[in-house]
Amino acid sequence: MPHLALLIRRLRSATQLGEDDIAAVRALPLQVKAVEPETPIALEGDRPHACCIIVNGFAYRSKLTESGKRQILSFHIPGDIPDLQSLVLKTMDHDLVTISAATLAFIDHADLSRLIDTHAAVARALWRETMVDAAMFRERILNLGVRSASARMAHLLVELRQRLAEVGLVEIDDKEYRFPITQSALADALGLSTVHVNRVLQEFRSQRVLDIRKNLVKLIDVEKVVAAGEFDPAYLHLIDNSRPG
Amino acid sequence: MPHLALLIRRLRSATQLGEDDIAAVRALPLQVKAVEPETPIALEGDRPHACCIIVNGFAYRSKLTESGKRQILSFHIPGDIPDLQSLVLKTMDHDLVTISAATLAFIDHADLSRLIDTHAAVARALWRETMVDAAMFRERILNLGVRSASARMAHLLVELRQRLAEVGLVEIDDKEYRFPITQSALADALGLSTVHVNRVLQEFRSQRVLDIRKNLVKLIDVEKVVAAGEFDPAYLHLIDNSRPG
DNA sequence: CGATTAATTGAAATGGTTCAAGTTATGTGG
DNA sequence: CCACATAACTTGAACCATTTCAATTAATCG
Repeated sequence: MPHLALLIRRLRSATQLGEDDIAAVRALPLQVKAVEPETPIALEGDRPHACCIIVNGFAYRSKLTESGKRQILSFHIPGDIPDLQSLVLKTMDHDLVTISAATLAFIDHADLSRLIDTHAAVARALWRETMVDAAMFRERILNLGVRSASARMAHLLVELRQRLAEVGLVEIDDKEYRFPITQSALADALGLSTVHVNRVLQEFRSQRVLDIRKNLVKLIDVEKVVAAGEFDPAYLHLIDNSRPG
Repeated sequence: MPHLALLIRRLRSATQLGEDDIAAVRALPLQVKAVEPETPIALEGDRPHACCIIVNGFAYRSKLTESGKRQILSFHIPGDIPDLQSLVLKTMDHDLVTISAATLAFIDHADLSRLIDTHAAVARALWRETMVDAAMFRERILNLGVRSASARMAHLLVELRQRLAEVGLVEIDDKEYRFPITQSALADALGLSTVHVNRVLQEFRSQRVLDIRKNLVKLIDVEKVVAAGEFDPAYLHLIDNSRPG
């Protein structure tokens, strides 16, 4: 599979791209790299000269507090460009790190800039990506601000399944998916302690709602998980632009 | 003062805009409207046909939970385009409401689209706005996920002062600023109960760190507030692009 | 001036944390 | 492939930051 296949698929599903746009994206010079788990792609304060597309594997964005606590801001899956912002904002305001072993494709800022300047539709599509990114952050704020520990966990796990489905990495009504997350990472993403994550998880397990075992997330009773997380995919804006403005 | 003065000031401070770009922005047809406090500008599910620039007054973005709880996602000040996303994502995934009486300038999506298509630098500047927006959401996630009630409050209040200073609405080292926020709104923004906001506020007051009274936010001891909120303005990317990429 | 909204208070309850230990996996070098 | 080291997960008990409930007081406004 070509390295940019998932990205292109996502961009096309959301915006109208002409054949020349697609061709220009495909023609981007890539530097492909295989990396270990827990490899920092870019760290807070860095000024990267390239953006990274996740071809294979997973990554997370995180921020550290002065007192050393880590907040995981988002998880990223194949097809994502998690550091697109470095093209425009120059300095990283958070860390980007792989979770699993991963294949990354780097596009030089210069090349990406040129593409954007010459292909307005691509620029628009990438702007849209940034906006969906922001929308997911907003939902995460809602999660942390008003929802209980169990609701947060359920929400996050359904969102991940939804996003994996979007790029075709799970069937849309598959109940389980592979995702290499530890309870401690989950805790840092949900703003909870590992101990509590463990207990919430046990409760879900015993109620036969969901389970996480060895990198395998099982939504045993999808309806219950969706309900527990109050999950409504509207904020992912999956089909938005298919309707006229 | 022209309606777009603050917006243009912000865009220029961050990106290189040519005279023709500025002129094109200034030439945008505006529909200016004065509105009451608590006026919904756009609600979740709406498909607006215009974007709104805050000329005067304040607004907030919020999201409701199924169980009726409100999370305030962000506050907005003059010069902001808080619903820029409606141009690209079409459907609102949250509410946008004025706090105070406000003056709003609406730009039709069609006009804005045309501007973007013809002026790449403006497109880039607006993309940048979206990215800073996302960066502020990330910081809010950090706030809600790892910081204590008092740290959250301090952080939010310093951020607001910083942003007001950025558009020249307060002097950079002014200790106080007008902002019409109730304790209950503050609670919804910070993911706390009103009762607790009240108590945290009293503690700050008695320690002579900060105070909020009648729409006037006083950072009595700015250093202490900054320290309490672990505030580092890097995420606002104020001067980022002045350095070479 | 009465009515509504915002701020304040106290007491009891709780969701989640912390600490400290133990157990189960996972991976690695010999 | 076993033995050991390390990371991940699990458990119990005490604690505490924050919530909830239910009033009361203070502002604001027509």
